[in-house]
Amino acid sequence: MKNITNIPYYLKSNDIKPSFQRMKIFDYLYKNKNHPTVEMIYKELSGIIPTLSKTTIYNTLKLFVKKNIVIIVNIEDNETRYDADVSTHGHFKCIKCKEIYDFLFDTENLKIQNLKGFQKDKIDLYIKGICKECLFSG
Amino acid sequence: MKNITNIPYYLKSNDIKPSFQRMKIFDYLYKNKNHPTVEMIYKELSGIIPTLSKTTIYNTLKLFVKKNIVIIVNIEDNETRYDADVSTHGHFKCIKCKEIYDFLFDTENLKIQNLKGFQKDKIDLYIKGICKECLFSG
DNA sequence: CATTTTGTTGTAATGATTATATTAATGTAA
DNA sequence: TTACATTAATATAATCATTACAACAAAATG
Ligand SMILES: [Mn+2]
Ligand SMILES: [Mn+2]
Ligand SMILES: [Zn+2]
Ligand SMILES: [Zn+2]
Repeated sequence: MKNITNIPYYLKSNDIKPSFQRMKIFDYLYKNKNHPTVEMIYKELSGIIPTLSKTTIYNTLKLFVKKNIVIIVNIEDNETRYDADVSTHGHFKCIKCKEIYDFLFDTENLKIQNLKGFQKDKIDLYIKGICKECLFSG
Repeated sequence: MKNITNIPYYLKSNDIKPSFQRMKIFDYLYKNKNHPTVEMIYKELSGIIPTLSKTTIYNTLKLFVKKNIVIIVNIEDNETRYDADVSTHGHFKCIKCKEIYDFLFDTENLKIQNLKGFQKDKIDLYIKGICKECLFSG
């Protein structure tokens, strides 16, 4: 994924005013590539910013998604996760250790039938199974 | 998708006791290939079965998913949809008309990197964009 | 038949998300 | 600078989907 050295500048260049909270939330997403939930972000950042509210996290993430600097990872139907890596990539979730792995796939050679003449804007590929670690250990 | 002529038999052969409610819910899913939400099923069937409760629909769908005769379609993060077609296929959602289309794709030639040695059990491919109809009309 | 198991339902609880209203911070025109 | 307007952050309350639980009904068992 893209290397971002200056978060306030990155936000500004995407038409987002870089408030303290917004910078911290983006920083968390960028540093931790763990596809966190709102709850995880809240748990972590409320230690640093005691006044931070979940509403602000929801507002901020909604804004980030609208401005295309964050994507929603919807691999599980009961939890919404977020990802600062907006490049096209897939997500694998291990049903044993619950870890989410990124992977790359070839969109060019993806053979799709029945969608001739359709405009394809966004493609999400989710795979579930058991990761290499868990296959060996368990 | 598979042609099912005898729903009670199909349920029985999948280790599900074919109660009236279960048969009606499966029948709805099988006849309407519209990937309905619980709400849609409830609206439709409560006209036929006035005593039907949403809890029963939730229970029934959870059972169907467990027994692998129904899959969850999770293309939108704020609504869970259900599909009686359990064969491997992808889902396209038109952002204009909101319609969900099925499509086929070639899993064999799907080039995936970074997942060597991972056991892949379930693959979900979601595409969003604008359908052919909406491209022409609008 | 009596007893146990399974299925259905209504109500209440939970938990994630959103709406609303208030307050704080920032920007800008005199 | 002050005064006013805009944007951001917050707390609280509301909503909505889903689940838990308990009561009741149906069916299976023997
Ligand atoms: Mn990712
Ligand atoms: Mn389908
Ligand atoms: Zn694992
Ligand atoms: Zn359309």
